[in-house]
Amino acid sequence: MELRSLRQFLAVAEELHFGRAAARLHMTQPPLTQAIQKLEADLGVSLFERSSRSVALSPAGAALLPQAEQMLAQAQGLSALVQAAAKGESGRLRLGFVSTVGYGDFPRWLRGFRERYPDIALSLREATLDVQLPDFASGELDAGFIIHAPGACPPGFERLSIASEPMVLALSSELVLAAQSSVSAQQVLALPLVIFPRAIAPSLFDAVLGFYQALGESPRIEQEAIQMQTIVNLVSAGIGAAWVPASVQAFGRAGVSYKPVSGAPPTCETSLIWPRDAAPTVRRFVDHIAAQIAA
Amino acid sequence: MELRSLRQFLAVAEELHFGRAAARLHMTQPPLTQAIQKLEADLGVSLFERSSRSVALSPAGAALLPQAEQMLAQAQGLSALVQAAAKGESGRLRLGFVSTVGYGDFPRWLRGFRERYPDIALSLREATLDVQLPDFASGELDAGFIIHAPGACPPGFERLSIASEPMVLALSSELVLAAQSSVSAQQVLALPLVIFPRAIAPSLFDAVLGFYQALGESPRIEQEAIQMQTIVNLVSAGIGAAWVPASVQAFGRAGVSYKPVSGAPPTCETSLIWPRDAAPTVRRFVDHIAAQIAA
DNA sequence: TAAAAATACTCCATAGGTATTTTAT
DNA sequence: ATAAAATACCTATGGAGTATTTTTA
Repeated sequence: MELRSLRQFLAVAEELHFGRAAARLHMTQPPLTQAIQKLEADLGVSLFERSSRSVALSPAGAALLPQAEQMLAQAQGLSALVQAAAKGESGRLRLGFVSTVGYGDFPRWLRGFRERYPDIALSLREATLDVQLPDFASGELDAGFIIHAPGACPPGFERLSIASEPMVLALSSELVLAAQSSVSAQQVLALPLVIFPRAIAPSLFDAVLGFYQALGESPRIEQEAIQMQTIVNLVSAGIGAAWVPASVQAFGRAGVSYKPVSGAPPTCETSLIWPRDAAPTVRRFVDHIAAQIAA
Repeated sequence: MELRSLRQFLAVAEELHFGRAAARLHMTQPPLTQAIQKLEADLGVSLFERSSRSVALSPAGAALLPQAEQMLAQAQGLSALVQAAAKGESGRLRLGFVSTVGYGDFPRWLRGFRERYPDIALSLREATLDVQLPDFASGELDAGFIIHAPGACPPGFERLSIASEPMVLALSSELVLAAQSSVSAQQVLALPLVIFPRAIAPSLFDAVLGFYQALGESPRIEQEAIQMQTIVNLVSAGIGAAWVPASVQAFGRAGVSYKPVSGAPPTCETSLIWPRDAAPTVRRFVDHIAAQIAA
């Protein structure tokens, strides 16, 4: 069974005349007759009822006609389909993201991307970098938003910086410090910390650690927690203070005050990362996000 | 675009190895490599990312894979599909029928046919013979149930007799005749008639007419009507009496009495008719009905 | 260096062309 | 008598084979 046969069948079925059908196929009548005979033999049925004066579809031919039309149309569309896929205009994109990016412009960017590339199926997964990396390795993830120490980038990945910002101190509103407009480095040293485990985001952890080391001190880690939401809740409960990206202030929380720290507070960077050999859908996404940032 | 190319693509996509794919296709590796190159050129994309050590699907290839699978499966199924159509086990069947057959075994037969041939799409149209004939001529009808004078058959049609029965007289229950168990021919002559127009069913009309002519008389036609239901309603309203097939008694009507007529009352026959060159679905239907009658 | 894909060429199967015959209106 | 499908036979394109080279893990 070849599509050529179906094209020939379709021409004859529509013209109901071997001569005209052959002309339409840019061939002559005898080989067309033979081709149809061969198709009939292949399928084990007669497709036309013919006399020397007329050609009509047989019941089998009538059954084949819509199928042939459909298959030929599908074949026709294949080229456009695969080219769209090659250009990254269709396919799928599996995104990882850390919880904090969910609050900024990210949702709006996603919506814009969906509208511009409706044939790309998006799937989202909230995950920290340490969870994303194995997923990248096993090919289950195409790109991810992460928060990390400035300039860092996992090996084998490319990176697009979304935002770079100082970290601020989140502390319980009940502390006297909360009345000040800012906090000094010395005051920070005295506060017990709620912080994400080093295993989760080593570069960011080290950036915070660096702040203390620059002052010849070590942080007093009271509690470890992973989700930003959890950390803020623990701060609210008075367990300790926490370094958080300045943008986290935007989604406040009753009982928590955010204070800039004077001197040289640690900074962090939000980036989109993707494997160096990523598929074109990923490039489309990166380009789209880059354009959004520029705008 | 030929299915051969898709088969080759599918083999490589599944094996991810040109050598093994070639073996599966019962060919050697070099022409397969060339065939894939040609397919890629046709589609204007690269379908595989290959090195001398590994073959992987490109995004375009990933997009093509499900399409190729679907088209090849469809091509696979074509043979069975058209053979079923050729044997009359799939397709469509457009049936005409006169209202009276709707009351007998006809609905049960139809249900049985539907169950046995679920791939034949049935469509039904209630129509008298004079309406059915042009539909047959224009190819809009495949077979029809009609009531006609015994033995008659339109030219170019084949016929399967369903039932042959005498006609009985339907008359208003208020007439004194209605008290008798039967009516004599002489008594019939006096009654005004409600009858279908000759144009609708000439053979049947003539059969009724023959009853009167055999007695040297003519019927007194009070009113013409087409639908059997209408005729019975008019009888009930006292407009006149009517000759109806004996089977019509089964669906009675308040105010109407059915009486056998002594002597030689007109008879009528219910038949299934179909054009002599009918499609196999029609043969299936005829055979099915014939088997039902025999049972 | 070895496994696998890519090239270079050769061949033949078959799609298609030309000439003619058959058939049915 | 004629239009159109079928048959017979021929040609040549391109799909597949064999031998070899190139590539990279």
